[in-house]
Amino acid sequence: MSFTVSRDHIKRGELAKRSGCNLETIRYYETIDLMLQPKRSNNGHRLYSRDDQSRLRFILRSRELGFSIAELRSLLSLVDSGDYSCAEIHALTGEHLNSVAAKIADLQNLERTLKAISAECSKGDTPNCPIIDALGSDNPVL
Amino acid sequence: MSFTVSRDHIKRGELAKRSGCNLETIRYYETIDLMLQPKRSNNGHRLYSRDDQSRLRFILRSRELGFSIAELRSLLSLVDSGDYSCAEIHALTGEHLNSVAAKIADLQNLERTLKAISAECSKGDTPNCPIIDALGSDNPVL
DNA sequence: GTACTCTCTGTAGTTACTACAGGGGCAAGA
DNA sequence: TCTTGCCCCTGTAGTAACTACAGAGAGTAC
Repeated sequence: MSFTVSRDHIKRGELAKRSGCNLETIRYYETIDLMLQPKRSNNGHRLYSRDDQSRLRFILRSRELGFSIAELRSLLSLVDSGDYSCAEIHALTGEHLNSVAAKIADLQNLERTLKAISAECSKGDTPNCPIIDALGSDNPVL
Repeated sequence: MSFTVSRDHIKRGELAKRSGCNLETIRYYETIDLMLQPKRSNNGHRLYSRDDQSRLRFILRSRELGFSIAELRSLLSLVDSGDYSCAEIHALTGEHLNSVAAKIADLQNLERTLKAISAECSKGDTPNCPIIDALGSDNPVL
């Protein structure tokens, strides 16, 4: 049919393939208004422009870096408004970095405790297990 | 009414208060068969024995240590069977430790990348932001 | 003509809870 | 005696971020 459309606009399956994003996830991002409503072909199929493709890339990359959908929404609304400063973006990123650091610290604590509990264990054949004892105890030290 | 019951058995609200567990969570653990069906009073109220209380403690402690419900189910079914060896428990704990270590490594990678992206930023007033550029780029290095 | 592939829509399932609506029962106070 | 308040009961829905499936339509290949 129209060649300009087929050159610049791709359908959902193609976008999924190119971006590595799950097919359904693209539609999901649309329903929660992260992705904008794309053009439609005569038969109702979504047609994604190059801008749409960039936007999805931005979303996927941000998700990879652990930004939540809510954080991403803030990021995108700043970018969409066109009225943002580098300092604002830097601040959002900084907040996210703090939460990542906090998660790491939590998990490291957890790892230490698990190792300590595990080290108590003789790994023997007896049903008497210090790990089970530790899990059942009130004592939060072990 | 009966004094022995009220001495050894407590109701859900009291169990929640003592254990620090959310009231509804206790019922949830029952519906997914982590907690056993407790006795009931004449008017249908749940009555938790000391064993029930220990079991909840075990569950909560395991969750605190990051065991998933599925992992916890394995742990509990071993303990419930009465037929487990210390080595089996140790193995389950070891698997869990590995997954925790993997999560930490993932987050540390993520932290490194975020820091690198963030460091590029001048934090200025200009709308030209290297963080946004990095998020929109195909390049997985930054 | 029909088999295949792609797309569409709405809806349900995942994890581990948390919260709410609507109802019952029991005890204390007016 | 009534009512107020509290605890408990049940079933169901909402959370985050997807993922999957059912059922239907449309276009192409053989």
